[in-house]
Amino acid sequence: MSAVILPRSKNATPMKLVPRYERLKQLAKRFPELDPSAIETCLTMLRLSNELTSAYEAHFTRHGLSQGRFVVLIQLFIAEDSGESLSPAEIAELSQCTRATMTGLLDTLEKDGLISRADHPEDRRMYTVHLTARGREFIQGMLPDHYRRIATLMAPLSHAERDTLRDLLAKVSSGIPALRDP
Amino acid sequence: MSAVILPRSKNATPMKLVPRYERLKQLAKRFPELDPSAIETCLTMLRLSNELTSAYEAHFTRHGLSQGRFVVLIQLFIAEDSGESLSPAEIAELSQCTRATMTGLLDTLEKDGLISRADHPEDRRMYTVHLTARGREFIQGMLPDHYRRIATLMAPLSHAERDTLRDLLAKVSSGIPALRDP
DNA sequence: GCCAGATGGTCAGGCACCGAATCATCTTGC
DNA sequence: GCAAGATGATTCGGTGCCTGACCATCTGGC
Repeated sequence: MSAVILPRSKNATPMKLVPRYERLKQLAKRFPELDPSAIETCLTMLRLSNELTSAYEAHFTRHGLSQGRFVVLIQLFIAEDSGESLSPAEIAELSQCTRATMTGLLDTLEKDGLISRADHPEDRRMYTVHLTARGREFIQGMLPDHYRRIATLMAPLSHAERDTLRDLLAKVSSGIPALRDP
Repeated sequence: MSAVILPRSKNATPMKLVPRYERLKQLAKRFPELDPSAIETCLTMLRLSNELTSAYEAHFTRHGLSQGRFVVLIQLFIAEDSGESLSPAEIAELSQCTRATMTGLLDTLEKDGLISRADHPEDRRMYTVHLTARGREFIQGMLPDHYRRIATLMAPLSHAERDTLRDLLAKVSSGIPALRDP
């Protein structure tokens, strides 16, 4: 279970929101459960979340990919680098999507000639997935631009700030069960 | 243009990713553009982004809503609170979705009896949207749970940490054009 | 006044994902 | 060695959102 991969999320159903602090305080009078600083921070995150996801998608579109397709390619690229081969279920696990979704991704990647499916030597229920020569060239060709853009995206933050950010995000992450739970 | 609203994002196409630091350093030898700390931070954000979006959606599903439908209701709730009324295009603008999407959201909300459409007094191209009594009760009924959950989500962070987090997110936001641009 | 362009709502078509059901194959316990 | 259950891939139907094209209505300059 390695990975250098990407995201998941069903429908980025989202919408942006512009918190209005005085509005929140006004509403807080009627709803004592409302914590203005929590809402403001949460909304800021959701907004960035959507901006980032949509910019990411635009970036991949420029290369003729979607985020999902990119993740599959990079997973294969990394795995083959270590001489491993992957099954659809393994890629789905690494990419955090369902096997049903993976079937669809692989179908279009195969149609585009970027990957191929080969019989699994031991288990006839599965097969293994491989980059074609064209697929390998393709991903190698786009990685420099990809990495350069991410470096630029994060350039406004110092290394110390990046560390702090990851810490804070981890704390938010620890609170997420509160949203789903009961 | 007020707001206390929500997200947007076309396809939450995403997938989670588990950065493997040594893997990154290995790849960095082949791709000098790769900045491991930038990638790690970016992947952490994307992962949280997806977790958060999907937990948010699960939360709304429990109340029989989607994020989009919730945003419409809360916008109407806030607007009517100030005695204003909104047109579909205004709600779309506030919610950061297209007018076409708003048509669909309003259709289902109207079918569920939560909102109603009324002729616009001056412009026959448009109409105004209003919460029904049922719609108002409904949103009031769910807001305490909603606000309580967000407060719990953010509970792991102190107020100072929340301020820091918002600052850092704003810096990331400023780098986003690098993803889309050329 | 009147027509060109702006603006508002809708429709059709598409995309990316999911869950549940299905079918094939493997594995276990006996 | 053989059923019962586990596991893998696929298909089908559904959701939520998008873009682009459409028609209706309003507005401004002449």
